[in-house]
Amino acid sequence: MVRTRFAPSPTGSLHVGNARQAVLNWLFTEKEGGQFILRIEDTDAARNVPGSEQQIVEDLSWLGLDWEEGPTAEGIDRGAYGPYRQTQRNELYREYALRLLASGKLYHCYCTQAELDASRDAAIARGEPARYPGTCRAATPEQIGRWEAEGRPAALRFRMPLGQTITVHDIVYGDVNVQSDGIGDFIVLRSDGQPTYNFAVVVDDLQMEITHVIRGVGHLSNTPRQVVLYQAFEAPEPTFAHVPMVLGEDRQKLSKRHGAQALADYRRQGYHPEALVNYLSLLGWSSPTGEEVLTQAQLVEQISLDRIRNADVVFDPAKLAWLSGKHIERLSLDELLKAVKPFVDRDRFDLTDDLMHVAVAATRTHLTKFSEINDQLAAFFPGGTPARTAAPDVVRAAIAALERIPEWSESALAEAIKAAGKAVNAKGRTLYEPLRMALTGREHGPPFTAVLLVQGRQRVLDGLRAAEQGAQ
RNA sequence: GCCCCCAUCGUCUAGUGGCCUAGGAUUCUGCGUUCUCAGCGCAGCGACCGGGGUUCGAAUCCCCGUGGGGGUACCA
Repeated sequence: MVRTRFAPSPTGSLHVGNARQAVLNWLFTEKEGGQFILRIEDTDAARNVPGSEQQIVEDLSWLGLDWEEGPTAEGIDRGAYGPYRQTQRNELYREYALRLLASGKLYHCYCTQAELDASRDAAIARGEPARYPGTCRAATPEQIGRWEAEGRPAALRFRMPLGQTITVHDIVYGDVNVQSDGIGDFIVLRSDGQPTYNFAVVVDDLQMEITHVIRGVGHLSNTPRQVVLYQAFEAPEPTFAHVPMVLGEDRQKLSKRHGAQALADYRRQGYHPEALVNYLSLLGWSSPTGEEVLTQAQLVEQISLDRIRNADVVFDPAKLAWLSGKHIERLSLDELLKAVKPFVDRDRFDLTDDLMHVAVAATRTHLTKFSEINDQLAAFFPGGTPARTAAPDVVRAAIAALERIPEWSESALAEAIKAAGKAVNAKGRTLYEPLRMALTGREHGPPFTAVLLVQGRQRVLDGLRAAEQGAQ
């Protein structure tokens, strides 16, 4: 059984880089028929932002990613491997650490921060790797006794095997080899009893029986430490797949100045969530068929970890917008209306459902995100230049034709306008432009009959008459 | 400092020694279709980081540079 996890820190809304990892994890798990787990890595109290967990849950739900185990929307854990917040798992870390201590894989370290800093600086000055010199590893019982007597707090350090080549087998990056001597003994449990990240993840992934670890490359450099911990526990390593970093347009790490990076921003702007999933999956991965517009179901079917590239990628908002438009286009009219509804500015556009239907149908290929509906609706109504026309004869003919129109329907309107044009020898541009101008004050807009339909008889005739008079 | 990773059009990518005078997508430009806009169709601009090897042959393999990134914490 494939078991994967997404383990964000609760520092606010998911950003697109994180979200991509969630997407890849979910897609892969779904394909394998496995179980996806949500775990909150909240051990850094200083960075935790209140309400983040709720936010993350909402973000994932919006994307349509669900999880078998982990905190739910109600904040309650679901699953048999909990708790799913690291701060609630301290007992477990302690227990696992004790196991390693007992087998001699760990030792107490009494070094102070100042001593650590000094030896580190000295090592760099000598051109050597900046690793722990092993002071306490080699300490005699007498020294240890002295430190204990001084009341120095002790951390637990991992006894790194010497002279070994540690290999991380990674699906995306291949085998990465590192010399154990370059790493040195690292802390596993701090002197205050808190676990360090590298220890906590291993314990968590082990205890939760995670089979595939899919996460950002940022973690690749630390993975050798984790590999060695798995070996110390005499447990099989999970399969690793590190995914390249997502950068801003300037090739710098995504940050505030890159505009929207929070997933919540895209939701608020009304991007199609499936487009986000689609775009995020395309960042570093490509379908074997070469297709790019893919539904969630198609992605699940086609995803494969070994087609993920290992070079960093730049997030391109333009392509996301294009994809969002593509996904919006494939929505049925009813679905689109429903999706667009919350974004409509009711104060400006108080349309009946029927008229909204007409308006949305006429502008669906214009939408790249749902919030743009208001710009589209605006083109149906007066605005811009004041009503007055340069072609009074056309306007007059239109008035005459529309006054006599049997019913205010699309086909009748189309016919009436054409007939009016014929009467004054106008068609195409010379016919529609003056009329559109008179009614909306714009050169461009939706199909003209849709404008007439949406504005309604009264408003159209009033508008045309005003334009005719303005011209005189 | 030391260790690790990366490098094809602006961007996302195809490409695993000959199929590559490097293909697709996006952006941009032009043309066509349409009352206009959007869309759609067609066309165009646009790339193998540099230098050495290996080979009959290299975007593809090796080495060295260069540039970028990550790690090196009692951060995650």
